[in-house]
This record gives sequence, structure tokens and C-alpha cells, in this order.
Amino acid sequence: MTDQVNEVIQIDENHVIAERREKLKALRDAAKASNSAAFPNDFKPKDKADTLQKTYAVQDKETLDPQSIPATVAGRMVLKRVMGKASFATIQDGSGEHAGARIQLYVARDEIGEALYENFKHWDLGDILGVTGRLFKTKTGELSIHVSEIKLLTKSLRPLPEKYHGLSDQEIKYRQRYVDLITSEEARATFIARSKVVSAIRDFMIQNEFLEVETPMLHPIPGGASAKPFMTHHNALDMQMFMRIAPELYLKRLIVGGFQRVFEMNRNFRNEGLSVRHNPEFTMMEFYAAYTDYHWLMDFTEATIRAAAIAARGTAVLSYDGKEVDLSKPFERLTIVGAIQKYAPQYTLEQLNDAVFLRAEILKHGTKPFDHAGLGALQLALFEETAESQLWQPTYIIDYPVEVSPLARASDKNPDITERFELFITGREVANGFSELNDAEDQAARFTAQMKAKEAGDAEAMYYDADFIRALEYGMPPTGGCGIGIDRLVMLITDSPSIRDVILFPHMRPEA
RNA sequence: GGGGCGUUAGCUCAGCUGGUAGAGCAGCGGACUUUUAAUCCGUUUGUCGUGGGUUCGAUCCCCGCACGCCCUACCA
Repeated sequence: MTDQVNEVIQIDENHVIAERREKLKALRDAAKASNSAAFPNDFKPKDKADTLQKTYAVQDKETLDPQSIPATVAGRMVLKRVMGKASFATIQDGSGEHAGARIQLYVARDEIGEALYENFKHWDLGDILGVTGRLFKTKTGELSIHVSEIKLLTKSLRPLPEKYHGLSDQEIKYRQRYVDLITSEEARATFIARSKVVSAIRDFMIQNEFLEVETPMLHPIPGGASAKPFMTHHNALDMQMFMRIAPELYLKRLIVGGFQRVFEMNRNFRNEGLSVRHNPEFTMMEFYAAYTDYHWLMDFTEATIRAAAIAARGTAVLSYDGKEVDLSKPFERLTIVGAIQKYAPQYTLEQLNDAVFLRAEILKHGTKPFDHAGLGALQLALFEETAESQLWQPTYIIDYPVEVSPLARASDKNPDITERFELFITGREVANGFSELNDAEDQAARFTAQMKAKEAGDAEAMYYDADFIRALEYGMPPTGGCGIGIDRLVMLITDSPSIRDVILFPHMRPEA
């Protein structure tokens, strides 16, 4: 551990916490005196707030009350109303669709005894309680537990956010996600939806005979994408290693090995900027299927995304940022030039095939294309400037130029373009796939070209991966492969404006 | 990296082109045995993000820095 890691961040203390520490001290003393625990762990809840609500809230008071149905629950006290010799409190227990179901407690002095009631009055919002009692309905018809036994299970030392407005400070929501999750049903719902998306995709892949695999996160040579890697060091081997930027080259080695269909859903790491749609580590689902091509991939990717949306939301017709996104219909497919013609019709076909014109036009948009950029790369750059952000409904852009697709199979009809697509939804790239290049000699030549680009200053150009070439030399069947950005897909499905809203612990600078 | 906006009590927020801060919630004390953002009475709490500058005097004006959010650039 370095000194930097050992440096404890200064944690705020205040009078509220000081008072709670005093209460905890009293609790410890009392526990010691009675030979019991200050943080007892022997209370086992038998019921869940959500189940109780669903089962008994429908019964009317006259039917419910006389049955004296027993209930034993545990949860965090989130509301408390003391009225002299009786009180109401509300606990939240983590059950239910959004993991925040609540049930009201009625705590009467005459029922639990004077001494315990006095203690209860000083318990705080945020404390975790275990209670036993009988179900009844109040005058206003709210299902409640008439408490006969109540126990403080965990003393909370820190005050919860304001009970009505909750937590609104974005920074605290991200840094202290635990507080966000306690107080925000929306946050809990988002992460539950994320979990459903992930398991729906996994189920869908397995149903379609894909084998889930795990390939290295630590790579001796970063590969499979054009990106800047994180570097690290292995002490025992005394070698430099890279956090993976993509699993692609390992997954294709598995296709060489004879697995027909593989997928991996896990983290990639890219040492690049942070933004509303970039986190340094992000989750990608990559899959490879032998004897398929990019046409098949597009159909399959579409079906996967549709299944994920339906699993998480119950529908493939979504709303994002107030506008509809329809995943239920077949996704549109456009070439790069076709997309420019559709979304930026001011350009003539002649202009779009004029490298000099394109270069000038791209410069006008404030981007400087690489000196060695060919016609295809220039068309792609213009597409990115003029059309990409307008691709709101799901749209596949196809036929990417060879020069920007070093791992993709070239078209048999036109050697300058590849059998590649990218999927855009709400103006953002969500997936990228292609017919894989399985000609080892062609791949070796492409790697050599990438190395030259790297030497010429392109920091994101790929390395030459000799073992990958060796694998291809054994022969890889014709294969289709695709990566789906899970975080961005979850953003879409949960209508979240920022990638930080769908990552439990997004990366932040250290606290000031 | 560049630009814009923000940072006031534990939380949610006021604070009038300058006179060293308020409310609600939470807490504490009191009343109250069917409340529900309980109510009523009383009450504690702030290096006003941070370091400079201007000024008799700065939460307020100016500059730097930190952190955050948004846009932009690289990218998925």
C-alpha cells in the first residue's frame, strides 16, 4: 500500500453524528450490562413488507383486524411520528419490485412496556429495526403492524437525507451510492433494470447456443480495438501488462479452437476521457458465431436488444429524453454515404466522392482528418459530423472503410470497404460488428499497417499480435462477431441521461 | 484539454448589485394512544468549498485553486 492509499479522507463529523454516537455508547453499556449484543444478529425476519402489502392491503379493516395475523419484519426506519404514549413508524425492508417496500408500525407504550418505549422514542431515522406484531388497518385504512416486540438491530450514526426531498446532490449520489439507494426509488429501479438487461442478454445468448467464456483482463498486448490502454505491471513476472481494451482477439482464438459460438459480457478499460457516455471501465457483451456474417449479426443483435428491452421494461417501444424510440420494428440499414444523403441532403453524390471537397468540408466542421485518410475515412468523418447525432431511431450504418476496420473482412465486391456495421440509437453508438477477417496473411498485413500508423503518431493504432496471427494460421472458420455496449443500452432502456446513472460506482476524482 | 454553470447547517433551500447569515426537515426539551412529509410550543448547530485581492467592512465584487454538473474534444 502506498502512502496515498493509506491517507484517510477527512470524514465530516457534526453534532447530529455526535449525539448518535452518544446513543450508541449508551446502547453498548446497556448491552454489556445485560450480557447481550449492541448489534444483535439473531433476529430473523419471516415476512416481507411487499408480500404483506400485496396479500393483506386488499382486505378491509373489519375482515383483517379480528384475524390477528402475525408478522415479523426487519428494515430501516425511514419515518417516525411519536404521539405521546403511542407512535407510528415506517420501515423500508428491501422487498418488492424496486427493493424499497415499506410497512407502517404502530408502537404503543402499553403494548411493549414503558422502558422499551422510552428507548424507542430516541431511536433515529436510519436505524434498522426488527419487529413482531399483528396486522391491522388504521382508521385511514393503511396496513400496519401492531407491534408487540421491537428491537434495535443496527444503530445508524449518520442522518439520512431530508425525508421528503431526498438526496439531490448529484455528486453525493455518485460518491455515496449507498445513500442514493436508500433514498431513491428511481436509482434502485435503474439498477434493478440493469440487472434484468444483463440476465436477459445472458439467457438469450445461452438459448441461442452461445457458450459463456471468460478471457484475460490482463493483456500482454492490448488489442481488439483502437483505444488507449491502462498500463500496469506484474511483479513476479516483471512484465508490463495492459488492462484489456477489448476481448475480441481472445474470443476469436476460441473460434479457432473449435467453439462455434462464444460470448463474454464483462468490463473493458480505456484510458480516455470521461463524459456523459464514457466511463474508464465499461461493460461490453461481445459474441462470435462461426459460419455467420454481418447480415446475420444485424438480425441477431436486433433480436438481443429487443429481448433485453422487453425483459426490463415489458415493451420494445421506449421513451428516451421524452422522445419515442421504437425497437420493435426492423432497424433501418444505411450505408455511410446513404446516411449522409438522408440526413445532410445538401451534399451531392459527386461531392461525397471528392476527397478534396470532403477534407475541406470536415475542416469546416472543426475536425482535422488524418493526412493519410482515404476517401472512405473522409466519408466516415463527414458522416460523424453531419448525420450520426440524428440517428435517433435504431439504425445500422454499414460498409465501413477498410482503413478504419483492421479486424474486419473486406467486401468481396469492393476491397476498400468491409462487411461491418455500427448500430446507432438516440444518436449514440450502441453496437459494432462485422464479418471477421479470417485470412491470416491479410490480418498480418493489416497489423503491419497499424504499426506504421502507430509509429507515425496514432496513439490508438493497434499492436502487432503475433500469437493471434499464429492462431489464424491454423484456420478460423468464417465468423461473425459483434460487441454491444451494455452501459449505453441500459441508459437507453432506463431513460438515463448519463452513463453515471447506470454504473453503481462511477469513477470520480478523489474527494476534495 | 477548452468553454459555461454551480459549491451557504447533517439534508432540501433562501439570502435584496457589500454591513460577518435564515427557513423547513433532522436533532434536543415539552404536549399528544390511529398518525402518515403528523401537529403544536421551545431550542442547539455554520472556518458561506479553498487561498489571495479590493474595501473601514466580503456569503455577496475581482483573481487563482479544488471538486461537481453540462457542453465540447478523444472514444464505446
